[in-house]
Amino acid sequence: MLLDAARAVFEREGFLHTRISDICDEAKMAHGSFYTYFSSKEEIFQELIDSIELDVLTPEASPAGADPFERIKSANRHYLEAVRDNAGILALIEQVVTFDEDARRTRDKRESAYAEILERRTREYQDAGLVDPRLDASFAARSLGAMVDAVAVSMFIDGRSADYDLEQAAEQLTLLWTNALGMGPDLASSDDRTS
Amino acid sequence: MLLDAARAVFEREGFLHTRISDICDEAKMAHGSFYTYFSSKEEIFQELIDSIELDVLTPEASPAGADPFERIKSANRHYLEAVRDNAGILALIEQVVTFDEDARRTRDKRESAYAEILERRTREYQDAGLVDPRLDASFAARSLGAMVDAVAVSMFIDGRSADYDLEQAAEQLTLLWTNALGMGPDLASSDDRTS
Amino acid sequence: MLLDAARAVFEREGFLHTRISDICDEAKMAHGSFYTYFSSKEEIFQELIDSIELDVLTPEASPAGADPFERIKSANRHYLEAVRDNAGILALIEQVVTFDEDARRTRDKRESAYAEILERRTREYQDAGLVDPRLDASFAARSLGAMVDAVAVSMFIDGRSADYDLEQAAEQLTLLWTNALGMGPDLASSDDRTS
Amino acid sequence: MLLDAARAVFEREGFLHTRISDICDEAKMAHGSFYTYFSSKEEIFQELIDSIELDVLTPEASPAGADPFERIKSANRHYLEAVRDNAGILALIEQVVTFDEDARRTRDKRESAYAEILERRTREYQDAGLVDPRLDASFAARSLGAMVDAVAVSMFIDGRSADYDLEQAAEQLTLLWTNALGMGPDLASSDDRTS
DNA sequence: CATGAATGAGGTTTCATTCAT
DNA sequence: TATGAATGAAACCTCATTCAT
Repeated sequence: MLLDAARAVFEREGFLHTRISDICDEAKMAHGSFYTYFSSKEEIFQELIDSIELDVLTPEASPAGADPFERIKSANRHYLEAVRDNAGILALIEQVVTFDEDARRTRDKRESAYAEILERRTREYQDAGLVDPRLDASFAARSLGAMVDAVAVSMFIDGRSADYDLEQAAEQLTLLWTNALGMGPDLASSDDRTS
Repeated sequence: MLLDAARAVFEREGFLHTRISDICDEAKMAHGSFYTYFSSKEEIFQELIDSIELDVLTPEASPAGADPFERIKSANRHYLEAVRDNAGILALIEQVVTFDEDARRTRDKRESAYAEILERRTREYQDAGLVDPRLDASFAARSLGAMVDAVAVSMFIDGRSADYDLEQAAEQLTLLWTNALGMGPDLASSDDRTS
Repeated sequence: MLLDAARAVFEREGFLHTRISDICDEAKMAHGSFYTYFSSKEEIFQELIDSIELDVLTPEASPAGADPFERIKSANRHYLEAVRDNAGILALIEQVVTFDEDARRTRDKRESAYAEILERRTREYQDAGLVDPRLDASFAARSLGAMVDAVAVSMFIDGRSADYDLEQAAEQLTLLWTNALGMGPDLASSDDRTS
Repeated sequence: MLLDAARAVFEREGFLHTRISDICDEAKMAHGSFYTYFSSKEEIFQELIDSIELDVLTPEASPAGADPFERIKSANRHYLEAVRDNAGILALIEQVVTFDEDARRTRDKRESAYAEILERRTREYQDAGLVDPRLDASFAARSLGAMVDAVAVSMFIDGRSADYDLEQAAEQLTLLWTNALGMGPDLASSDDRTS
């Protein structure tokens, strides 16, 4: 199938170096047949990410009731895993958004959706008095989300930061995250303090 | 001059859409003259960023003795300003690193240099007992640096987060940063607590 | 067909003056189509001579039993005819071997094969006591073969020696050849001498 | 000096691969200066061979009185040496005559002059009854000259026939030559036979 | 609907040649 | 005369796209 072939070739060669004929070769299809289904490389790429992105980087349903540190850590671990498991397609997206407006909009929309969830949760914590009141919940959520994303990209797409394993990274990121929101010390010592 | 023309056209059109003849047109030169100085679009790009990156994103000499919050905030403001003032070339670099190994190495080298400075400072604070001991100084510094970078890119290159001005962003990022390191509450209330 | 067109244009213009677009024009094909079949002018040239040289300058099956003079003369006549009938392609080859290693190797291989046949026959004659024992059969065969080739080239490719027709040339060359090997007098007068 | 530089570069790179700028670089001259002296690559090549060819392949003054075999052998040895010592420029000429009419005419003129000398000597021998009367002196002289030339080219320009040294080659070629003319057996044994 | 040969626009690259200094 | 940067014609090559079968 063309979409599968496209994904394989795109991930192997990058969007730019992929020729339409490469995709057809991979799919064992005549070159001309491509145009029966898609009208350009951009279009098949768009359909590709539309078909894939659905199940990537959508935050898991929050295990309600869990303690906030574990809940956030779980989300962070999930994010790191998702990036690790989809490194190929995500690298591809990073390439394409640098010159394709449509791809950029698609990515921005997805990021916004994710950021809104983070923002909502953060606001809930803040309303509950658990978050540093000087922080803007929206800005903080987006910034910390961007931090986790940047670390994930660095680890699994750029192949840097090979010194840390995923679990350590999730732990450290969650420490930074909760500390940043002002939840850190409280989480760790709330019981002690009340005592 | 060709480098100036290249920068102008690259920033206007992006690396990919730029033809060598566009650069020559911009420089009011014959197409063939390009090859007197450079042998490919990649090469002129490399020389371009080599000539520019020197004064971008190099952290200012730290105003020693200043209180940590202000020092970090100053660095963050400086970073945001640098990204704002060099948005064009930085967007360009983000594009090129997705398919050009040389450009990627150059960028990685610059990022590493910057990260090492952050790491060193963070370690100093940690050694002074000002930083959450559970944090890995290197990981934390790189993660927070990545956060600031991601926010800067989002604001000035992707053109999102238009809701915040630079000063607010610097303030919020620094709050997140210092909180994340465990310096926030201490800085603000260390005297209060000991009382 | 491209190979036919290439041959026509090469013979008309020479290898160097032939542009790929000339070949396509001759074949009434779009310029880009050339690269569907060949990747360079050198490659189509190589395929051209591979496809043609098979039936040129391969010595005819020796009419065994014939008297040596007639046998050699027949071979020489055949060689002259082959050069005359393939003057265009042979001139082309002479041009290309001066700068293309692959073409040179192909030519050398063909010449070697031909030389070996001459050498074998010469050695047979020498073993039969018909050839001047002071001669090195290999050297003599190659030298005399080169002589015939040089005369053929001179007559039919360089267009010199227009004073002689092919039959006269074959006769004279064979006289020189048989004399040179020391077969001449014997052949002509062996009966006389024994008488 | 430009001619010297041209010769060096031509011999190193071949005529075709030599750029005018290469010659100027070799001569440590500005590219534009070339046109003060020559108007094209062809022209400097023509002047180059005009200046050189004078002393190459002009047969040595015949050591009169010497016995014919030694005289011919001496000429053949001289020819082989000349080709050996001028392999570079001769290879160059072989290349250029395949596409440059002027160069071809120059070469043909030189060859003709040489052939005429051979022809004259041959005719003298024939008039003296030393040469097979069935042979056409002109054709024979040119053919045998071509044979020696072809062997010389093969040995010193194409780099083949590495099995023979120059002296052996001269000896064998002279044997073939004198045999071919019908002088061989007579030379060696004419006195013996008549006795 | 599938095929794949053919197309040709759109770019790159070379280098002989000019010309202002 | 010497210089060498600039020129631009003339080739090369790629690949998205078409279309007759």
